[in-house]
Amino acid sequence: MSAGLPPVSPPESEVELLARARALAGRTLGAVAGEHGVSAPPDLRRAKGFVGTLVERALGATAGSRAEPDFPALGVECKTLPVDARGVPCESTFVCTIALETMAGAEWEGSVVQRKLAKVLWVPVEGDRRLEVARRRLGEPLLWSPSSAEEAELRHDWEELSGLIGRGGVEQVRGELGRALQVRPKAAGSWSRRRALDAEGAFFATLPRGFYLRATFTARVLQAHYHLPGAAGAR
DNA sequence: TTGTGATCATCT
DNA sequence: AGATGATCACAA
Repeated sequence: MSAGLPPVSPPESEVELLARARALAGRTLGAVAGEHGVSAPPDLRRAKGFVGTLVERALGATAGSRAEPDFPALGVECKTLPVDARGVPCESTFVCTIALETMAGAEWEGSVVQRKLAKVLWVPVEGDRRLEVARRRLGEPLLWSPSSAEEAELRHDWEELSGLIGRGGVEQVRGELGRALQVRPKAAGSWSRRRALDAEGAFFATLPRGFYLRATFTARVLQAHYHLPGAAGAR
């Protein structure tokens, strides 16, 4: 998605942000894109970030890729979440890249993951790959902060995973680890390399990794806040 | 080149 | 079918 029409000014309050997000609910990506002078791609294979970037633009997020919340003044992170017809997330949610060299001694409080997930604006969007991107509709947004139980869960996983990485065990970390939070590659390709520390404290090059929220975790978040059809009955 | 926006493409 | 590991575009 390039250039486009004049940018939207940042929302001045949570109320305003939520109002803007609610105004998008039910609308198609094609319609929203048109209003901002961009066009929807036929599919997302070569435009994986299209939906997220479009929604941020529509909501007035400060453009660019920076290591701060999408709405710095509000401390809110915006995440689009592809869901199926039942409202169940189709994909995991990327949280942040992992600073492999500095995980040793890091603490949950103040960590990038803790700060990014402290307040999230979830924007569901139809994620059925068979649906033309321009026809996919946006859903009702949810301004969410982790419950104490959710935060405890996230913290538990984060401490296990970051501890392993901090002790030089990044190569031992697989996607299978973690109930809510997991570590997976985050790279342009399998040839990408980032500096990390091994168990002896020596540098070595390894695949860049990122923290992701499992789809099963975000499914529970949505279930707790929306009135969704029971997964058991439908088919 | 790196971080943010994520989804794709296989494998089990 | 669901999850893991791989991958794509863009801005700064």
